[in-house]
Amino acid sequence: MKRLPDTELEVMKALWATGPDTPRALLEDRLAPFGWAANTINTYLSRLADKGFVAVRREGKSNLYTPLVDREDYQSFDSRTVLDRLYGSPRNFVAALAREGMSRGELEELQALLNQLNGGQR
Amino acid sequence: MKRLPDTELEVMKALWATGPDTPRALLEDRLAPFGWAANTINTYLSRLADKGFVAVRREGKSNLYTPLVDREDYQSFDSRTVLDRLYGSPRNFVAALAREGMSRGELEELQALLNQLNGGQR
DNA sequence: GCTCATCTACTTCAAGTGTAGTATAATATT
DNA sequence: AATATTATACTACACTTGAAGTAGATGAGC
Repeated sequence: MKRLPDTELEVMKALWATGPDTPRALLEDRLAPFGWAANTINTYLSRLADKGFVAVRREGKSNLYTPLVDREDYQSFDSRTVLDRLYGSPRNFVAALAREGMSRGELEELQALLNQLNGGQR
Repeated sequence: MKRLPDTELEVMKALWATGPDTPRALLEDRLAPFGWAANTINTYLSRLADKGFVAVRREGKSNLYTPLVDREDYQSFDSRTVLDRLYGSPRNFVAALAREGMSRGELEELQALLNQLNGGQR
């Protein structure tokens, strides 16, 4: 797997949220805040297709794009990449976050997850 | 602050490890494994200087580069960026890591950190 | 002081990214 | 059917990144 550039990742996030969808619907429903031209979305979708992240199918008048990589799988891959690039360990990553400031809610969520992960394994 | 590309980050990591240093020493001591030409390191250092990540000073025959951004500060910034880009919360990031597999040691380190963070705050 | 080895500053160049324009094909409208 | 709209495929173009080459300055050795 390969890390995606920011813009392509935004398009993937939109697709993960909606499921298979057309460029126009994506633009109007999820990507409007970026203010991109319609053609811009198309370019990103083509690049994602070239990279094997989405499949294209003709659906009547327009193209329908389907994600081929799960969000979870991409996140798992990406999270390890992040550690290798700069942090070395999950601990160091979370320590960096903590320095920047984690909200009480974030801390509790994380604590709960950790308890679950530890519980399940022992 | 701005995210650095991979190669420039590798040079920063070397500089963080050694402290102020010359291109040649960096190449020989820390960056040898990359197999870069001497000039390549120089290019990356110049770019880091342009971006304000390092300061340059003439030290006799060669340049001495000093990191201007701490490793900790960069990590804090970067870790938040990572969450915003794809995960939304620390919990989701760690969950992604867990799916990919965390070693027992990583889990324990993280658990210990979490206990400490929670303990200190209540 | 002249020559040789270094080093740096500047240039180069291909691939990747951000962003869209143009031309053309397909569809809908009158 | 002629025209207007829409979508797509292809092209464009500036900027960034990965990687290094060249030319000229600077210091080291004889």
